[in-house]
Amino acid sequence: MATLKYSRQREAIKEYLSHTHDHPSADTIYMHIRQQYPNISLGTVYRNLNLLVEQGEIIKINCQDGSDRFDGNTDPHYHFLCKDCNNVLDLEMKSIDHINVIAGADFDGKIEGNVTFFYGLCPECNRQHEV
Amino acid sequence: MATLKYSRQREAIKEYLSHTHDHPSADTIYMHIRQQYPNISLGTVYRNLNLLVEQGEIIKINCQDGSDRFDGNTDPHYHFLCKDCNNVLDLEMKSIDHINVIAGADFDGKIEGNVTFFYGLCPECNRQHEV
DNA sequence: ATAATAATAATAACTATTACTGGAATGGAG
DNA sequence: CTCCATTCCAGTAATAGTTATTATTATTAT
Repeated sequence: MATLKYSRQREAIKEYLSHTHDHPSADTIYMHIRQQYPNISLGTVYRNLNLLVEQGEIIKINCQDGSDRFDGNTDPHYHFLCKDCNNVLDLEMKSIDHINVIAGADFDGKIEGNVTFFYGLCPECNRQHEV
Repeated sequence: MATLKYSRQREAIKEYLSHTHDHPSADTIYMHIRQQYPNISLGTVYRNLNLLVEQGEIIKINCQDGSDRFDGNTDPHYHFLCKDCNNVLDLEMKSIDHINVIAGADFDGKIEGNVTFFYGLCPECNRQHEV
C-alpha cells in the first residue's frame, strides 16, 4: 500500500507545486494542470493532493475561509495571509517554537505543537494603502 | 442597520455561549437551544452566530476540520485542540504578541496580527495515554 | 390597535471536498 | 510476451458545512 504507482498526473501536480511559490487552492491547481492534461478531473487532483500530503511530499494549509491551500515546500516555515488580496506568502523569520513552552507553563496536558499564521497587508497592498 | 431588533433566540444563543466554556459548533449550539426553543431552525442559529461575530460579541474559531466553533469569551486568549478527543480548551498563558515583531523583522508588508492555536493531548487524554 | 419593519422556520442553494463507478493503463509472475 | 491483479483515471454522485431565499410570524413605532 505504501507502493504508489507512478502517475504522470500526480507527477505534474508535484512538479507544479515545487516550482510555484504561491500557495494555490485545489481549484487553482486543477486549472493549471488542465493546461497540460486537459481532461484531468477535479476529483483526481484532490485525491492526489491528499496522497501527496500523506506521503509528506507537500503540506496542506488550512486557510481562514475554510478552503485548503497547498504548499510544495515541506520545510517548516510560517505563512502570511494578506487581508486585501487574500494571497498567502512565506515568511522568512526566526523560529517561534518557544511559544510551546510558554503555552505549556500552566497547562496540565501535553503541548505537541502549534499552528500559527500571520495576517495583515502584503508588501504590495501595503504600498497601495500608503498612497 | 446597527439597530438589531431584540430576539429571544439570539439572546439565548449569546446566553448559552457566555455560560459554557466549551467551544461548541453551530450544530451543538443548535441542539442545545432547541431544548429551550424546540422549533428554532439551524439557519437561524447560523445567521445569529454570524451577526454576533460581526457585533464583536462572540468569536468564531476556525477549526482544523473546516467546521467553525464559537466562543463567548471575547477577551484575547489562546486555544488548545486535543488531537484525541477533538475538544477545544482555553489556555491560560502569557501573551505571545511579540511573535508579530519577530515575524515582521524581515518582512516588507504590515503584520497586523496572528492566528495561533496549540495542539496535543488535553489533561484528560494525556492521563489515559500514560496508563 | 394597526401598520411598518425585522426576525423566524423551512428550505433551497452553494462551495469545498470526498466517495463511488466502470474502464484503461501498469507492473509483476509465469 | 501474456495473464492477472493492482492502481490509476475521468466522470459523476454524494456529503458536510454554511449561506441565501422566501413566505410567515413577531416586535416595535405610530
